[in-house]
Amino acid sequence: MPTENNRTGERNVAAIERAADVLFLFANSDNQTLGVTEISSTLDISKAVVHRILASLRDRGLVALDEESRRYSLGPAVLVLADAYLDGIDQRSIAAAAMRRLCAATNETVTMSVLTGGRRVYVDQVTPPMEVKMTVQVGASYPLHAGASSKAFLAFESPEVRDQVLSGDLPAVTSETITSRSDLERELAEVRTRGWAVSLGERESGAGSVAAPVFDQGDVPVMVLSVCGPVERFRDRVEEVAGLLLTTTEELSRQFGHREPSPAGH
Amino acid sequence: MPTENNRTGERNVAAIERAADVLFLFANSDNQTLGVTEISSTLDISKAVVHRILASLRDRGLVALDEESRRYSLGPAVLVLADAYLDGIDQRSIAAAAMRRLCAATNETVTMSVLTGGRRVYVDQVTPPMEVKMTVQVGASYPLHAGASSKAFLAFESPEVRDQVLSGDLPAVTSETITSRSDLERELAEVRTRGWAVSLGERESGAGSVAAPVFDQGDVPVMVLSVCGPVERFRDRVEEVAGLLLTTTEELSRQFGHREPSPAGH
DNA sequence: GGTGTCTGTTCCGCAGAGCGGAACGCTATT
DNA sequence: AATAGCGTTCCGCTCTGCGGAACAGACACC
Repeated sequence: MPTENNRTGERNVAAIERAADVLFLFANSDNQTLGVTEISSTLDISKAVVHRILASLRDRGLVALDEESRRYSLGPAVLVLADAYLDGIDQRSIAAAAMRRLCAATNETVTMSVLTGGRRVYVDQVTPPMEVKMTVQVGASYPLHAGASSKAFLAFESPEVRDQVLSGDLPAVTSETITSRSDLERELAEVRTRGWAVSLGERESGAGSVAAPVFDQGDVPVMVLSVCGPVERFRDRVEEVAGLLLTTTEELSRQFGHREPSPAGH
Repeated sequence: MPTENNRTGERNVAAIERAADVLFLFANSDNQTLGVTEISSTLDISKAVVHRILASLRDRGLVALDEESRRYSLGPAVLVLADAYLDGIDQRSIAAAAMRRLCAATNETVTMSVLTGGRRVYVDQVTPPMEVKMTVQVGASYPLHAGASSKAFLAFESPEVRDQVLSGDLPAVTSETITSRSDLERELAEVRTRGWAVSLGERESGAGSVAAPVFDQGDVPVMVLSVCGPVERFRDRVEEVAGLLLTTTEELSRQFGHREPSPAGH
């Protein structure tokens, strides 16, 4: 019996999940191009199968083959999907106005993140008209233990997800990253009671950020908003920014059908 | 014997191509969310299979399920792929400086497009610091018969690809779109001899554009650059802009290893 | 509150798609 | 020449995953 490779317990199609894994290998790998053998050994799939997967993905434009070097890379079709995805997030359009207001009020960059595959992905941002400001990369993904947005997610995630992250590696992304499980647990408890998370350089040196979740009917966050910028502009106004942020996220949560205005009480 | 569904003649994995088709259905469909039955009937795949495909894609975050409505949409993981893809186009970084220079010289938006799945996709753009300027959406895809960039591709594509597009539908995207096969053929011949294409509102009303291909060692374009902006700013300076554009694309072609400086002579 | 008609989901047995070890051409390197 | 690496192809056996049909909810309609 082969080891289970799918996360849900559903009756899935192994070939598709393998193909997806190949695609993500391109995204996660340091190299931009990969060879058949490289993929085969990394994912522990036979070379013949990798080759057939790549042929199929190539057929649909999801990967491209450099005929010269016989090496594979992601194909332009992934852009088409991403474009359609961004069009489809109604959260984005609903929150856009609120994000702009929050940006104007704080004079700092406001970002929106969602969760996928155990990581956090930037989905949108609004930047202030300032010379020095923070800009994130939409589509970039980060682990769940470092940075304000990540901590805001983790604090309000289900205990199972939280345990899984906490029991895994907590690599230091910067010198400020919390790498001890117990320290992070204490921090997350604090985030839960006060409703927002703060990071001063935990994910990116020199970057400060305050983040809070937005809920729908359920009790897990659908997205996290953050206000972020150069760390020196944040030190003295964390509380102030957090207040403005919470006003925004609570209003949005209400719009998405959430009940209790503040997730503080037990 | 079932009808062949893959474009290349390779030994492919049907399940993966079906899964890709499902993903693209989300991108091509007008609705942002799709149901199992809808997908099943559109792609002519049994409901059970569609359901399993969606489960697998969902498992990898490529599609998301709204538990409430039981409808599916694209998932955030596609963003991760797109981000990695954009990182990986070395054409992009190589051409970035040249595009910025061209933008400064013309004071108009400069775009980069590549070809995928019989359509053209915007991959990058540089915009001038002007109040009124054109902005395209990176990731948006367009048919190959309308607009300067599309014509620039089509003119220099292989006769097979060209024939396929020309023998298909040529829908009017705007009132200026060339919809007659013979007119378009004549236009493409002209583009081939002079080396660049022009459009005044053929793809988007009010938008003017001049476009030219960049080649590598081969004889099919690897990408097309365009200079585009409000049509009234273009009417009187098409030739001037085309000259600046060609200088840029020919330089880039040389950088990518192309031989003959001008693809005009036979 | 039946009754009909949509959904999405699950079941299960049979069949053929696709897995994978091995063989095959390549191109470099020595 | 020989070796070692690559990507690609071959082919027989196996077990994945196809699909018709049954099932379970959600609505709508008298």
